[in-house]
Amino acid sequence: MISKKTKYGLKALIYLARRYEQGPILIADLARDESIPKKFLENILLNLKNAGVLQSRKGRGGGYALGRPPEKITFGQAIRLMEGPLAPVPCVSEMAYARCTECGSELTCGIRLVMKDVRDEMARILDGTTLADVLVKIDGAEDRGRNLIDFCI
Amino acid sequence: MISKKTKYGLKALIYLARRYEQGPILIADLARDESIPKKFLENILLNLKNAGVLQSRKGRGGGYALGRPPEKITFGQAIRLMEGPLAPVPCVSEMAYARCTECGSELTCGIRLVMKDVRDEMARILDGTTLADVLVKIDGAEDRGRNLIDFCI
DNA sequence: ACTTTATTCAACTATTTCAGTCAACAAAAA
DNA sequence: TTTTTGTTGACTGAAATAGTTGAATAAAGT
Repeated sequence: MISKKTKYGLKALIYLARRYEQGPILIADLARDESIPKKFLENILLNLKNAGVLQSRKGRGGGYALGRPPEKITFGQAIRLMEGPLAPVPCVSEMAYARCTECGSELTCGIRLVMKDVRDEMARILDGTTLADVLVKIDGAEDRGRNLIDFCI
Repeated sequence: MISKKTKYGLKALIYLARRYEQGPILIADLARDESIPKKFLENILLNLKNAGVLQSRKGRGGGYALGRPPEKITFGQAIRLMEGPLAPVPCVSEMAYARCTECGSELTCGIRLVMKDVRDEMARILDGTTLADVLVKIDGAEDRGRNLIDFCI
């Protein structure tokens, strides 16, 4: 399960992607609209900014915005920043490999053999999904929801 | 990342699968061979026994064994028992569904739309891999390792 | 210059989970 | 009945999670 921090962060990124090129967005507005504790959100956005995913401006007219276009930010990047490596075990991580302590022969570890496949599939999906893709998915789901209602009427 | 508890538990299951039909295995032997803290391992095995995955016998000649054949125990089952649901968010879990608190419209949640795919792929792999499958994978990997050495010689 | 509006940053706290230990207890075989 | 072995619940220290508090800093408008 992903942490609340990660979930809040992803919600914020989607929110900012939807309003890309509308100028800076206030933390307060974001926190209110997505019901995220404001002070907690400050920490999260600051992290994402230091990682280069977001940019900010202080003072009147300031706020947060994406650091690059929604097509250039993937779920995989964002999740790794907030949640850590995607891999279920460190010895199959591509971005943050680490040897499993006390795991004799790495090539013949049964857990590793299975978890490698899991990691690769997760990476395929999450690194292949940008914020722009998610906006399209959401719009599609909303349309399907509307059609269902129209059909009922 | 999976917890040590889960990793130890999976190692123990693979160990017991390898020695299936060799009679009960002592916790002490398992702990020694896989370098798992014995007392911690007791907790883990007890959990798996209460869930029906393992069986045990007390007294001399006792020990732990799989509760059913290795072809009938999947990685998915074991991981769910020790680590909890596979799903990254509760609202896409098939075995332990829960509504995301304060997540307005479930059908149009961007996070949910992506995480559904992740969960389904994880479930496909982990529920489709039995302990028997893992033994075969390990043997295959060992053979490949041996051939590599032969080739070098 | 001064105030308002915002982000930034460090530090602090409460709750929960993780990882592991301890010691008493129960059962079965020798 | 004694020894061997598993069973169980309670306990502990460390780390992660989920925040909160309060002050510093920067930019814009007056």
